[in-house]
Amino acid sequence: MESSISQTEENYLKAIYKIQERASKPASTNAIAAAMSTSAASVTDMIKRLSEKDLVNYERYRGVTMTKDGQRIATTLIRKHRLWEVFLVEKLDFSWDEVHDIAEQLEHIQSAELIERLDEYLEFPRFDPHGDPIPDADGVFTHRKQVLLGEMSANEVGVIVGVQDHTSDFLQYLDRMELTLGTEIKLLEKYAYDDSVKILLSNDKEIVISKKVSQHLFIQKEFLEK
Amino acid sequence: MESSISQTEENYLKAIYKIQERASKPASTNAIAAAMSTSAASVTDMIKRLSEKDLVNYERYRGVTMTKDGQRIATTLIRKHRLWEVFLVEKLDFSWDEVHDIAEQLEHIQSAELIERLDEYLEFPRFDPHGDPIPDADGVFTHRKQVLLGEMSANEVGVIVGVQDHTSDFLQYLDRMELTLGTEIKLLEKYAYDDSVKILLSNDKEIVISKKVSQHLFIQKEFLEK
DNA sequence: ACATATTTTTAGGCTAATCTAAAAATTTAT
DNA sequence: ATAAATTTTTAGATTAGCCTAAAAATATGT
Ligand SMILES: [Mn+2]
Ligand SMILES: [Mn+2]
Ligand SMILES: [Mn+2]
Ligand SMILES: [Mn+2]
Repeated sequence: MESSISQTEENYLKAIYKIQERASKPASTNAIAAAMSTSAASVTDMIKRLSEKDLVNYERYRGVTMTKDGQRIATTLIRKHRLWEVFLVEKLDFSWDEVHDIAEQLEHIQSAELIERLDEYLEFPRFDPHGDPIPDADGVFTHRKQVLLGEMSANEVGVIVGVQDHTSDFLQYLDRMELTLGTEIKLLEKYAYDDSVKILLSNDKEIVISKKVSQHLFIQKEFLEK
Repeated sequence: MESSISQTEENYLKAIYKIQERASKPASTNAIAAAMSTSAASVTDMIKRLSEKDLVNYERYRGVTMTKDGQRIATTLIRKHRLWEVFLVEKLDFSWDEVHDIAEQLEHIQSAELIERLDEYLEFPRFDPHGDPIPDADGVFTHRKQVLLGEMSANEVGVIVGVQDHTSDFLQYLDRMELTLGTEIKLLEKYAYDDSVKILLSNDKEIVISKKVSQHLFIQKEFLEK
């Protein structure tokens, strides 16, 4: 049995999973094609193959949803991707903007034992270098209460815990601004004119960031107990 | 340029390299087919493609030799394979009989930066867990003076530094006999009847091993200076 | 409601990598 | 030196994954 699954199929499943993650309706052919940078025709082709293997549910013109088996493969892939990213950053000293492409390859290495040992070696990290949760071996994600910086009000404080945009440009911008994960911030003022915001950093510097940036930073609010 | 090379092509190049390594004549179609567990027809096909890309020199019915470019790819692959094996054993605690198949996949990860950082992280190992030399970034192997245990004479002493056979069966046998790399041995007696040999281990145990085993163990002889 | 725009599927083709069977070349043995 | 055995190549198919162009289905706008 086991009808072995190709790297390409794995990548499609991950893409479909991520599309479904936020839109709660079936993933459209076009959405998948965009995510995979391929043609709609190729997607239709692949969907049929995945459907044949019972990894997705497919109805012509109605889009696809994932089966339990398909979801399992997708979350395992995400788990592997994010654990490898932690390895690259923590052990090999790569910076957070350099690891995605390498992890994109490493996630396809086939060995359950390998990934469990890697997890242990990394001391069971719950989040990757971008603040994204690492699912456990059963595919369960740690849920964390977080808001976009853009959604906070004046005088609220919190810690940067994640990014919404994974491009090198954005991550390098954050490095230069010292807005890395773990940084404590206080929102000082919101400017209605262009929705930019002024924030206070723990080193007492005050900086203004654009609306665009504020909508790509996840903050965990800090409360009194702390 | 760069005409990107597939994993399959990489595996062929490595196989051809290893065949050429010991036979100093061109690698035959059949030898390659055996190494790759594929048909001779498929090999002819692939050879033509590799020849087209100037990675091998090919003449119909005359076998193949490797070009500089092909050799470079092969030694880089061997370098990556062996470094990953060191990682798996040293960092993730795999045993030496479990790492080959995983390294067989990891060797295809594309990132020069990754492999140089891995090398550094592992503190520039010169040999892999099986005692095989790890070529440097320029494809140069460390040469070590070694002989097969079967070729030693009575009363000679030495250290086990490598294995000729990489099967799990053999490696597990060595573990059970405490004949792991680094073990000091003294050859006590050779039995002409079946070419088995009696050796003395550093823990003062004396064991007899078969001709087959003695022909698969590399020993670095120890001399007076030590 | 019906014309237009958009999305999705189908049709037909391409390449890489594989296979089996048959033909051709080379090597070995008498 | 010729026949027999072996090796290698060619021929013809297959499958996964991709493409473009055309057709079909669905969604949108007035
Ligand atoms: Mn991938
Ligand atoms: Mn990440
Ligand atoms: Mn390989
Ligand atoms: Mn090895």
